[in-house]
Amino acid sequence: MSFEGRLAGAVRDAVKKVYDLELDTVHVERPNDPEHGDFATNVALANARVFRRNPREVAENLVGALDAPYVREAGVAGPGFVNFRLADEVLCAEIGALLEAGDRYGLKEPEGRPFMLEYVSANPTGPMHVGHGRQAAYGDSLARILEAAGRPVYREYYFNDGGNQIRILGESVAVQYAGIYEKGWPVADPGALYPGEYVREIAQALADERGEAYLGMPSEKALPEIQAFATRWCMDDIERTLARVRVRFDNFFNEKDLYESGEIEALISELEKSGHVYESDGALWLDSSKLGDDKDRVLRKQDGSYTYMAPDVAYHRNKHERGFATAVDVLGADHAGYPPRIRAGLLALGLPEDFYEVELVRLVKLVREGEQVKFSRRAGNVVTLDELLDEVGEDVARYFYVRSSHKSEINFDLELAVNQSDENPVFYVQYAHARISSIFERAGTAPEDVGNVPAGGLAAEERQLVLELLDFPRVVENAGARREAHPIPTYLETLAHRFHQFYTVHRVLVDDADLRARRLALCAATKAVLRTGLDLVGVAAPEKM
RNA sequence: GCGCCCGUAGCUCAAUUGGAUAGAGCAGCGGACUUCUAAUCCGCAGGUUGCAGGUUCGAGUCCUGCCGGGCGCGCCA
Repeated sequence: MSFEGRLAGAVRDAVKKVYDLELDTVHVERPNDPEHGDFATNVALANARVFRRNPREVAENLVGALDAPYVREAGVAGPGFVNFRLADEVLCAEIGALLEAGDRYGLKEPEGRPFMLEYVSANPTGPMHVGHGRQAAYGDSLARILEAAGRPVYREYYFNDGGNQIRILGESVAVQYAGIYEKGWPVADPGALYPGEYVREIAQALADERGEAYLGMPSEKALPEIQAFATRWCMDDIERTLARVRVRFDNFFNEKDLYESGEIEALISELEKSGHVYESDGALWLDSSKLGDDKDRVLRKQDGSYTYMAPDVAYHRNKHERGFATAVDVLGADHAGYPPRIRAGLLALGLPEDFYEVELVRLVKLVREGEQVKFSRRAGNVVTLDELLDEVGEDVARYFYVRSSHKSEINFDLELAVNQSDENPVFYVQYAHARISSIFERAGTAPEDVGNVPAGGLAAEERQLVLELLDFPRVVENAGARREAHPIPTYLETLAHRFHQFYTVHRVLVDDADLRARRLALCAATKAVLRTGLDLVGVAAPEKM
């Protein structure tokens, strides 16, 4: 159990003893200023109204009644904080426990019903761009963090391979394909075609594989096959890029399957039975305005085809039927209008309100030499994720993406990113790891071979390092509870800083056997936590740099 | 116009969800390598946390109103 937890319990006991009161929450935290001790609590202040006494007096009494042998010193400070300092021997023992857990330190065993995390789900109509990269990095890191925090996660990617945009992709490829043979291909709206270079690549791949086969065919027959080919090509391309950035999925779900399995028809008839749909102007509507949405939404258009809402609701219902406790979607902020209508659909079906949740990821603003670049697939000036990876590398990209809160917009200056990649904070963290590897290499032992931690006094830098290490489980747990990834990089940078400070002042490989063993233990512990933390954000922990 | 989100050092971002003197990294200036990796460390400078009120022992954090920015408000996806 964490020291925060243990101290909170001890304080609660003291309150009970002195004032005969049961407090439900006792907040214990690490003060910013190390002078204030290793841990502190504000109970006397926070509950001033309950105690009806001077907070300092309350704090004094609690210190007097405190029963916590691992605390070396407790005192009252400021307006009524209680500060605790732990015994060095206790901290050494704690490092021993950390080493025993090794790479599993701070991680809980997943238990309970899994919940589904859906992320990226970029349409298979072209390569992933830098915005998708952010969703991929956040989604994958979040999945890792949630699992580390003890919540089993099933990761899914939803391929929208059934909509209108696939037809446009097919036509775009068909035109280029015909062009290879210096032929034309009739299309209704040439302005709607996708302009990207990749369309040519797909066309070429199609020509290489099938030759002129589709030129002699009527387009009603050829187009579906070309669409299928192009969609498959894009999916493969996306999956390849995802693998490159170490973003993993348990399943890729195809929208098409919902049509083929009859789930959409089933959904519609069930909604009709629910009494939440009505016909108007020849279309079928959901009365979503009664279910939390701004207005009613069309499910089936006048022409008899479905809006995207129908398969999307069917898909989320499908998730529920597969037995997931919760479905969390990671979406781009430009899809902010989407959750209310999905939720409305699910409510109409009688699903529990808390089944469906959403995390919106802000967009990536692309900046070039100080000026914002407007990019869109239509304009054909998209910067692909692959291009970014080619320039800055996978580690830098992943780290940069999750370093700031997914809720705030980030500016991505490509030139600057390349220029600054040498000074990127990810190297700062990785360097600490590599330095430790180097020490063990010099010492001729491995981190796993570090045995008992000889108890002894700790220097200021060592104390700070130990306290930071022991904070890791709390950071993971909080990040998971809040569904945030960025606290991990923040933590890693602080930890790396503590280590670099320690390293600068103290030599590890000294003659004194106990001191050497204790410092090697600190290094092994730091190495384990750095590696675990880096893995949570999908970044490598190099042995050498 | 309505709804949701965001305004923190010159720049990019944190801040243990209400705690003590708001912190890092870049950029700037000045120091530290005969010793385990200087991709490091130490110091200096940089702020009315968009503005104005309010809540309380205490506010970057919560409430109200402004100002500025983003996104959403299709029988598009």
